[in-house]
Parts: sequence; C-alpha cells; structure tokens
Amino acid sequence: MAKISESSVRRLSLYLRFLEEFEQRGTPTVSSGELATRGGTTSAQVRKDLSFFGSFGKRGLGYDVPGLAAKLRDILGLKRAYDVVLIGAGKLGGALTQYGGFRERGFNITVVYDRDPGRVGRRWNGLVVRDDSQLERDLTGSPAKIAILAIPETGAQEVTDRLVRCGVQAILNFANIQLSVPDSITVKNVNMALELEVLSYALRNQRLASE
Amino acid sequence: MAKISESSVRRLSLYLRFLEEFEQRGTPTVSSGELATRGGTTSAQVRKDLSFFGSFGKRGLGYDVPGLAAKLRDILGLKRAYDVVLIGAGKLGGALTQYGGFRERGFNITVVYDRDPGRVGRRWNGLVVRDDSQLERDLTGSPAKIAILAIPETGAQEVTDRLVRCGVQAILNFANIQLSVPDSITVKNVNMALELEVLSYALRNQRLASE
DNA sequence: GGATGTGAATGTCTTCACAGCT
DNA sequence: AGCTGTGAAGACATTCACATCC
Repeated sequence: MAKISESSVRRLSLYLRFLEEFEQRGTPTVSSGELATRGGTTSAQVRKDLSFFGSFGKRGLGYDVPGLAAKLRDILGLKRAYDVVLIGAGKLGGALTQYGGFRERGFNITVVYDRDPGRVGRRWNGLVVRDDSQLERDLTGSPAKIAILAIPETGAQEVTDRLVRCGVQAILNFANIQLSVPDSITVKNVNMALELEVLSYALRNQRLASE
Repeated sequence: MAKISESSVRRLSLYLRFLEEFEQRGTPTVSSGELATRGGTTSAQVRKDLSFFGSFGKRGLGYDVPGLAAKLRDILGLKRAYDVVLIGAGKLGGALTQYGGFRERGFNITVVYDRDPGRVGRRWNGLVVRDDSQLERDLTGSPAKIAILAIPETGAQEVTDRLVRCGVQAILNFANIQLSVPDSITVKNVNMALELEVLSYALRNQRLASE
C-alpha cells in the first residue's frame, strides 16, 4: 500500500468524528464540502484524502454517512478494541484514565504501573497500581500493543526499552524526551510545553507585526 | 518577515531543549549534526531551520551553546514570562497546573475558572477556583494573552468567544472540538484520542503488511 | 580540516480544474 | 445540476552539494 502522510491520517480521524455527529443526528449523506468546512480544510483535500483508500462517494450525491464512517473506522484500525498499558499513576495518568474519549474509541486502559512505593498496591481510578518491576511478568504474552507513558523524563527511555522487549508496538509519550526505539515501533509524542511555545512564537510575531 | 512553517518552529523548540541540556553540562559549542541526531532529523535541516532567522554559527566550529539558546528563546518569544488563564479545574487542568514544564519555560497559570458550583471557591493547586461568570470582569484589561481550555466539548466554543472578547490571543485547546475563532487568534489543538488513532492506524498497517 | 550557510534539485503535499457519474 | 474522483499544476518542505569561512 502507498504510504499515506500523517497529516492525511489525522484528517481522516477528524472526518470520522464529524461523521459520527452526523450519524447521531441521522443525516443520511454528507458532501466533501461539508466535512471540509468543519475540519478547516478544502473539499478537494477531503476527496484526495479519501481517494488514497478507495472511492466511497456517489457523484452528485456525496457520501453515505454510516457507510463512510464504517470505512474510516476500518482504515484507522478502530473496528477492534485495544488494551492499553499506562505507565505512571500520577495526575496526568489519572486524567487520561478518566478521559472518556479513549474508551469511546475502543482504547481501554487495563493496567497501570508505577515505581513509587507510595502508589503501588493502591486502588486508583478503578485499577490497582502495579509495581513497575512486574511489567515483564505481566506483559510477556499479553495482547497489549499500545502503551502510554505518563512519567517524567527520568526512566522514560528505560521503561520504553522494556516495553518494546515485551512486545509493545506503539507508544504515546508524554515524557519530555525524544525516545529512541527500533524502526518497527511507532511513537507519538505529546509535548504540551512545546505546544505553548508554538503559541508564544505566534504571539511574538503578532507583536512584531504591529510595531 | 517570511512565513516559517510550523514544523520548523516545532523543531526550533526542540533544539532549544537540547541546547539547555548542553548548557547545564557546560558544553561550550555544538554542531548542527549533534542537534540533528538528538532531534531525529538531519544537519542540513537544522541549518536550514536556523538560516530563516540569521547566521548564528561559526564555520568549522559550530554554534555557541548559550548564544544560540538565547537567540532561540528570543525567536520563540520566550524571553518574557506569560500569564496563562486556565479554564477547567478538573483532572486534566490539575495535571497541567502541576506540570513543571510550563513554569520552567515562563508559562504561569495564574488563574483558573470553572462553572461547577462544587468547585468554585475551593482552594486547588495553590489557586482559588473562580466562577466562570467572573471571566469578563477579571480579564478585561488584564495582560493575559494565552488561555488553556481543559473542559469538555460542551461550552468550549462559548467560552472561547468570551475569551477572545477579553483580549486572549492564543488558545491551547484540549476540548475535542474544532473551535472557530477570528483569523488573528492562534489555536493549537491537543487531541489525545486522535493521537491514539494515529497509532491505531500504524498498528493496522503493520498487521496488514505481515499477512 | 571541519562545519556553516545557501542556491539548486528533489521530494512531498495541497490546490486546481475538469471529465465522468447519478 | 451537483458532487465525486483524479491527473496535472502549483506550493511548500527537505535534502544535496559545495563555496565559504574559521
């Protein structure tokens, strides 16, 4: 299959969200233009994004809402549920565990690890915090393929190496560090301070432009 | 000034982080190649990114670490501190307030709003949660230009409109909704479920490839 | 010698524009 | 008529490669 750009995949994910809104409202069909305005892009972009995977629309009519939604779920691999391993039972981990958006889309945080003795063994958001050292014993042979790292920089690389050895193939990393992993492993970084810096850059440009 | 791509700005932000590590370690100079390997890019990319803003290096030598760090802080608008308004005193808001990475870089969450009567008035992470309805009274004339939205979709657009009216110019949005704002306002979305979906897509591709 | 800075070449993504269905 | 699907064109981003300077 041809390689699709990440921006394209991100947009597909957005389109799916809009389609689900239409689905709930019972709207039967939708045009590329309607998806485009909601997503802040153009109708040509929407059609091109979809065209990488096939032709799902009817000319003159648009796209069948439930049909396209199902197709996108298939493309994005969302037809199945995923067990997700959470590393770090801190505030951020708690927020993520509580966050409904994950469960809604089939991402279930089924286990959480921490290395702080004050946390290990405690009940926490409906789970029991497990000791970090149990990771290998628990995960070897487990079907979990996705992990979320919600821990500080220190130790993040070490835990990553262990997760990879246990068969984890995709990591959502909140630690402020560039993880090094084998090519076969996918890592997505969420770096909140960096996002604010992009905003700061934009603000500074505004200031300079207005002088 | 020429328009710089967002990916370029994001990389500059990364380089700055690496430079700060070098700074702490007392390393006097660094080459584009060293920054590149840490950032997972190429030396040519590093030099090109920097070249949009000037020539900061010495041929044959590399870049002066504190000098380049200062220059990047200036470019990114990080020489000053920012007051940040937080909307939403929930788990996510709490995690963000506690998160050291913001303060470290001069982003200070100075006030938090919520509309849940059970939260308003309470002490919370060193702040007192203020009633959402106070927003206009507090913010009009305040220097705060950045807001973080850590609330559910419902109400996010309404609060956004009010923030914009109060002079907020940049918004970091954690709500799962595409905010509509005037062109002059900068919005960055952090959509954690979407990140997981990108991972899901990658996993599905791996599965398909191995069949 | 060693590393920068940068035009030119290449590669990638987006937009255009229109033929082709419904 | 209306909207899709898609080559072709255009815009943008990355990589190459080398003259330039320390």
